[in-house]
Amino acid sequence: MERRMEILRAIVEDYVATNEPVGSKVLAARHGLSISPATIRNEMAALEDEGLIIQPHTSAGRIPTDLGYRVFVDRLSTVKPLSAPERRAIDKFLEGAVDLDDVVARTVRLLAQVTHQVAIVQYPSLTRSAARHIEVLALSPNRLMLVLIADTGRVEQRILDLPHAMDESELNMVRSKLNSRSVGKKLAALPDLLKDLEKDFPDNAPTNIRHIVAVILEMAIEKSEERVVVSGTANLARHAPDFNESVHPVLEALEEQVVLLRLLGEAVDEMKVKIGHEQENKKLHGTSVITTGYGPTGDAVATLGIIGPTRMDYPTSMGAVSAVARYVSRFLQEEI
Amino acid sequence: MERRMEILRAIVEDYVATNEPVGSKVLAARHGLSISPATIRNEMAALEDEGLIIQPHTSAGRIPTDLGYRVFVDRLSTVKPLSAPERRAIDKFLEGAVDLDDVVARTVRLLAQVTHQVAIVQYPSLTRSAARHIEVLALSPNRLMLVLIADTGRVEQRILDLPHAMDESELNMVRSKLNSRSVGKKLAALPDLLKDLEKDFPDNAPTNIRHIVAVILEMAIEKSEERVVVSGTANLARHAPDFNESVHPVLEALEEQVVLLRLLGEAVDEMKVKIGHEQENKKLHGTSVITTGYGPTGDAVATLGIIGPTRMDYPTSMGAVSAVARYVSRFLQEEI
DNA sequence: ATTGGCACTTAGGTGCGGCGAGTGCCAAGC
DNA sequence: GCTTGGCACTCGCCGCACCTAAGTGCCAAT
Repeated sequence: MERRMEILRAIVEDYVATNEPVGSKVLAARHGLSISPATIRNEMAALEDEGLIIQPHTSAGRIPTDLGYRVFVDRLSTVKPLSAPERRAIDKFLEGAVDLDDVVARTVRLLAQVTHQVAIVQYPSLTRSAARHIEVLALSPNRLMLVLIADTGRVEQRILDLPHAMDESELNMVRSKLNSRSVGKKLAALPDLLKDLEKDFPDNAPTNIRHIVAVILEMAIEKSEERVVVSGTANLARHAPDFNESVHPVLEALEEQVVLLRLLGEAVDEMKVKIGHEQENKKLHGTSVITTGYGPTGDAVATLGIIGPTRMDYPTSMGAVSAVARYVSRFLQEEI
Repeated sequence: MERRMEILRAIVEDYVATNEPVGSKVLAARHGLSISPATIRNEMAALEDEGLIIQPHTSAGRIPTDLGYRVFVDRLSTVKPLSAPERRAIDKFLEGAVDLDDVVARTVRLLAQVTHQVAIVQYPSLTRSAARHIEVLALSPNRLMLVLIADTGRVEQRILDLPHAMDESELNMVRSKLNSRSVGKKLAALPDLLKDLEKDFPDNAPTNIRHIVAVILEMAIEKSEERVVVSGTANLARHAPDFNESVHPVLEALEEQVVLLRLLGEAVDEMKVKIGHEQENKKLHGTSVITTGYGPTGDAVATLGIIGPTRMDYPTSMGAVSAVARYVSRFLQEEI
């Protein structure tokens, strides 16, 4: 039984390396297995019965099925660590980043470059962040600009037309009350924290205040778009001879924010691997996704990952995803 | 001579519609040209001598060369206007946008959808904008956050560690002086406007002030990245049977910010068309680019456009690009 | 100048045979 | 009882020959 798993591992590794169905003969030769091709054939037949490998046509070798990759991945005890040059490259890539946009943009390009796959990085989620500051600016007496700054460095802004004009002193009061109630608190708690803010104000102001609070809640919760960036789509091409069937649907899927967000899922710390048909989205049945959470504080405020062909080098890719997540988390903690 | 140009036009239109080399027979039949195939053959031979069309192999019809497309485009007097449903779709697409990020994101998706090509939209350039507000926030006594808001709605922020601690009153003074000098002025003028700001302060502050000014200038000028977003890469696939040669290099090129910015060029009002080999970038020799400027004030603060195969429907695409630029300009003017 | 006719070129499809890779099964061996 | 060598069998793939369809260039006639 253990030997059979060794053979599965060998098949996966060989197939990933060569992109050709692997037969019993080369398997016996290339790997140090001290058994004959005939024995391997018997084991292969068993593996095929179990649904772990399949032969594309009668006169070809075997390739792993999605289930085969799954078993392979589950049996991995360690992911492959990055090489020293790779680690240096990561440092160098991130070190000049000036703000959150920059960090995210660099991270996604970095991840694509290191893994040679398509990289996906989600911005730190607003609802999981805390408020750092809320700024209220008068563009004109009836027009405000609201700026919400989260502790992850993320900044949201909105323009707002007021029903009544507002003078400078009112504005200052609103600003200071907003901040004293919110700063340091989770954005998810804002609805409660700001619920009865208008009570702090004299009778003539509440309409304006209600408008302002509504817009802030909109920014923080309702319309807080979960932003996602993608890079390295060119890598889809690299290993795809058959184009229109395999690459086009994936490109299509990657265009849709909704799909991407579902792909990344809820931000959790552990690394997750979804292989081929394990994914709901039919367009992605030929691909696998590796994701993990990241965040400055240690617990995940967002997710990043890669998507590539099911035939990918899982140990190396998983190592890279995990390493990049660690690096960017640390960087966010120190710098932003 | 005029007839010859008519034939060129017919060849381009037919080839764009069918994606097949067009021969003299179908040309005589399909278009209302009241001349025989033989005559058309003579004219075609002339067009080939002029380098406007070419035959892929001896027994095939003719297809336009880059130069042929160029002549075709230059002879266009009018671009094709959008259909009523298309115009309604644009309105609907843009109307819910809440901030600049949102407008840009929606615009690029809109443009990709309308043209069925790859869309590229540049964020309003900072150096062409004016300052709307500069905010200075204390994160701790030694750590500031600077926020620069441009009149195009664009927001840049930076974290800054101060050499000396700074108290609330100093902070307020810095903020008000920064704003009184900058607001409403072009960001490009900031270096002059803020040059001797430290003179307004008592002797003990200048180091801090110099740091702050330096970071603001960095945001506004030096490191003001020109941001670009891309959408619709899946459309590259749609019409490409030969994949690895034609699509991969384009995807690669689209990954590089530098390439994209060069593609869009300086923001100018007129529409520009670059066809195939007219582009410097070798990876894009199989594609054409249509760009035009846009901006809330009427003069262009940024560029948007599309990139697609040289074999594209130029009149329709040019109409769409121009229309979307007009719509988004108007939207920016009204809303943000 | 235009046109019909005709010989010429070539891409692409089809049918055929041989080759090679790999398998499953069976009988012999440790 | 597991392992192994041998062998017949199955297909996919490649190269070849052949044919057809499409389109051209050129020439002579109008």
